[in-house]
Amino acid sequence: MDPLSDATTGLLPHLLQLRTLLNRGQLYEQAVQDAGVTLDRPAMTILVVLDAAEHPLRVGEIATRMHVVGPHVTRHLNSLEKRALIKRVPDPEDQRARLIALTPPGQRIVDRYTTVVNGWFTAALAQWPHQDRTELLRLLTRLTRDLTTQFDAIAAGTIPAQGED
Amino acid sequence: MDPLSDATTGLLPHLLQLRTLLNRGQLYEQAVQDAGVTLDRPAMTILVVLDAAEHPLRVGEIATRMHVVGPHVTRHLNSLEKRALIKRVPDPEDQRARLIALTPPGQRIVDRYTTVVNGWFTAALAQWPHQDRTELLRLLTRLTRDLTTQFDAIAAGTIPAQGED
DNA sequence: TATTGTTATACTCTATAACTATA
DNA sequence: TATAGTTATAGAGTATAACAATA
Repeated sequence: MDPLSDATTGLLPHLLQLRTLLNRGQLYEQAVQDAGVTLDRPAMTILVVLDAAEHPLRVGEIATRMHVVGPHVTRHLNSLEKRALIKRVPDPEDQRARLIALTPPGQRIVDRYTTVVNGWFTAALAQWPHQDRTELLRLLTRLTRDLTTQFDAIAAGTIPAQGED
Repeated sequence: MDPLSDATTGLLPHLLQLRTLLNRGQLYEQAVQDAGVTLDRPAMTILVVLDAAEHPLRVGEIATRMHVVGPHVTRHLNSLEKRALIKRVPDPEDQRARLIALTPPGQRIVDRYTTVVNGWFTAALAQWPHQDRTELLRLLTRLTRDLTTQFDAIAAGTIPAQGED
């Protein structure tokens, strides 16, 4: 096995485990309970995306960042809006579009949730050397970016099937 | 913000993005198409887990490693067995248990799938310095392990709610 | 009596198709 | 005619509850 594929070959099982780990409903339930909020997971993910962006986003942009499809976002925005956790404001640059903004109550809920989850992460990584934590964030940031680029290209059909012809 | 939580605070959005990225059905469909196989995602995940273990596993152990619940595994084992991709052999140490083993056709299907996906990873990481790839695998391995430990403890109620009382 | 696994059922999450309104 | 978003519907994925068999 050549050195280039050597390190990446071991990646798949770990990424799959990470995926299923983060997908555990039980874990999310614990998080929202600790945070003292009531909200389903996709809705909370929308709030986290808005919070991370630090400015209002279009519906389509939220969908893109979540790697899901438009209608899925719309559905959850409806219930989020009913609870006044987000608001839809017209995009001044395009009357078809809406900008989705966190309301103060929405911001509070995200803050409480991320505080709990970040606390878990901090605890899990408490024994790590400082440099490893920094390195992890750097590499994970780049991994996410590069995989997104790669997968977008694959999904768009830009990249022909690997090893086929 | 203290330096300990500094690096971990940025983790959540990236891990969420990684989760949704790996959850994209479209991506999986492309992978199985490139690999020339027909199998749904949870079933393939079972095969990957068996392949990574390199020896037969009990049903419960597969469920644990997938972070899912027993009946979910059973359901997919039934169809996998019908297609002769796995076989159930009695566990000599416990007559209640069954050991799940890959059959040669099952092994071939996993191999074709992992080859395709690993090819994607290799392509996505092609521009990385060798050392970064090695570091990523090391840190990701430890992250997965430590998060699993932490989350298992949380789910079991061993760890009281953070910041609550 | 506790544990391993299975069957049957219900719920959560996400996608596809059809439609409206603005560019 | 193409794009942003919404509504309605269908499907994939996972969990809970009830049960059977062995420890």
